[in-house]
Amino acid sequence: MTLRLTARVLIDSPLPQLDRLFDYSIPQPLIETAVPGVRVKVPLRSAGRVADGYIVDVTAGGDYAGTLSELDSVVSPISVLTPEVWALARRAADRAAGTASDIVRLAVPTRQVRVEKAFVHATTVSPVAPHPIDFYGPGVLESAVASGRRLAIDAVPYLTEVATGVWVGTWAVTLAALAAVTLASGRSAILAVPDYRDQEQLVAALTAILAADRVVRLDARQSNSDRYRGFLRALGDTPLAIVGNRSVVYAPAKNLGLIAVWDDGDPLHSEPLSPYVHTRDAALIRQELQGGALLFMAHSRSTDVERLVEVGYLASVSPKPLVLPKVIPTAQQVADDSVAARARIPSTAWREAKLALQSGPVLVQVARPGYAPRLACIDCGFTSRCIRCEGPLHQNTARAVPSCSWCGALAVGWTCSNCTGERMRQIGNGAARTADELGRAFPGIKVIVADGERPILTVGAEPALVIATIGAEPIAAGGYRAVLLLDGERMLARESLRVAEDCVRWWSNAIALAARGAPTVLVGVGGALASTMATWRQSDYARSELSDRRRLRFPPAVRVATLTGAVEVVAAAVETTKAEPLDVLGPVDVDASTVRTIVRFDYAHGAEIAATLRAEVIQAATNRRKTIAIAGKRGAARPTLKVRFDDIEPFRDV
DNA sequence: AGCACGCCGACT
DNA sequence: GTCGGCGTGCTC
Repeated sequence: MTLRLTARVLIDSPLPQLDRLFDYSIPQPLIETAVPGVRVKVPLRSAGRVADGYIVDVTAGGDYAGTLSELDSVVSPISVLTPEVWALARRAADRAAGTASDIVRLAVPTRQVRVEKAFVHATTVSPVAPHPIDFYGPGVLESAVASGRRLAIDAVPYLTEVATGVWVGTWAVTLAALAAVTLASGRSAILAVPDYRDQEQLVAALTAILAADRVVRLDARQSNSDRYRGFLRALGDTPLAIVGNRSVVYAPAKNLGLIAVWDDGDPLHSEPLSPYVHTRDAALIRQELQGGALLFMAHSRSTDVERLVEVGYLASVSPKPLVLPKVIPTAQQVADDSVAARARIPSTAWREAKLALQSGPVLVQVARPGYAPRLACIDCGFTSRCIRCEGPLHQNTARAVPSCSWCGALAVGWTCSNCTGERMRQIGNGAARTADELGRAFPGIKVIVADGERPILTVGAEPALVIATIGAEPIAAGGYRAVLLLDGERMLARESLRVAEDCVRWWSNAIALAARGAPTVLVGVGGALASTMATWRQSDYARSELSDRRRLRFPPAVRVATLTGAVEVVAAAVETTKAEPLDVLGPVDVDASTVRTIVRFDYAHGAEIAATLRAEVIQAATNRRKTIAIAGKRGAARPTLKVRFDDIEPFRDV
């Protein structure tokens, strides 16, 4: 018997030059267990050196001319890398000029032997009753999911109380009901949300509709064992609703009927690890490969989704009839009441808040946490900076010693770097200062502060002033009786390509926490943004924003790739890439030995440019010769070329 | 990344 | 005559 089977193995390594399949012969004792998807250990380059990897295919022949090494061992009999996820990882990595194993590392949690041994797949599962979906016309979303359509859905902007008595955004109920429809048809649903607050709402909505054995969480915050247990459940045959943050798009669902992404404009959907694949892009690829329905749902439309709508890839769906929150834009005006004036609240907002506080909680959204986000010298007015690192100073509470926003050092013995002043003045209002001032303006009312450091998920229905920073707004039982968006002007003053888009998203998400019919006062914002909010037409705004970006050739109207590395490595990569039509921006210096160049091109050329750049990355990683000459005698630095696609960070200052 | 292969200076 | 230095290249 000389029937030798060959295992094609993906090596678990971030090295671009190892990002291809290696063939190994399967020794007789491993014939049974060496199947596609299992983790294996393989010899690499020399005996004794073993690498981890995954079998992605088992074939009779093989195209490798040399003699094959044998698999060292099969780590676990479970096929953790499914064919669907492997295909997705390959495609996503190729599109981003990255390595597939970097994606697989996000997709497959580390093995937990104890969890694996203790794990048994459920033999019986709870039935799923489809849940009716309101607001979008009878059967509209249900049939879209059943027929595997791709949609951009405007969410319903208020809260709903689910059967368990928990208040959640209506969006969560809609998504949960769509998951139930999918599960009832015998397929799984993947639901990706940006943060844990969203995840809590969605899980609450899901568990109110589905039995607990039909819902799985899969996210980075879980302990390794919890994550691996959830992963093994997702790997089973039972149709499940799989909920998590960005990496959940890589969950091992075999029979996938739905991928839904909530609030794709939230930057938390952008993967910070190489190859930096956005949830939205991973979802798009996966749906293309594996079928099923694809939904992007949000209160405000991202320019990225708007582009997909305009090219006809996604169909736009809104609630029917339209649900319009009551939004009142007001210019920044001095209030007639002096206490309110000190609390920098316009009279309209003051009146609405006062009235609303008679019946329930009022949300006040502010831009910055802490007390004073900035300090300045009393004598010369210069911004106060850290005496150690020149970082800006801020103050967390009214009486706190100012500290550095960069290095954290307390500003003890501070003197002004411009004059010789020794005293500082507080500039601007953080959440804590706003809370102080509003507390004085509304005596007797309970004041609650919610920010990144003191997260509060929910508040009750009783009157209270809830001061929250962006994205940290608690959910109020029954919804807020009024919402004040205080720092609009300051939020818009940030320098970023997406400021306006972000502001619309921040405001929309806060407005959606109001009770039905409760007023929102948007302070200090006028023009197109104010009317967008007042008319609740975020998709119109996204359309005009996208058309501006198209005119300027900014993302997402075009794609960009950021190339970072040594001057000549970057220059060589740009030169090769010029075979495709593109504009070159830069290079600019990042530090003494590193430059950054941005290339800008149309979507149609993305695949070729990614392939070219990937070859350049491998070239740079393999050619050690050049840089050692550059680095001199020490010769430690490697000539790496870093490539990142569709990063808008460099467009911050436009 | 690692690790072996390969072509030039000081050593029993 | 070799031992070993690190530059160079490859990994089934």
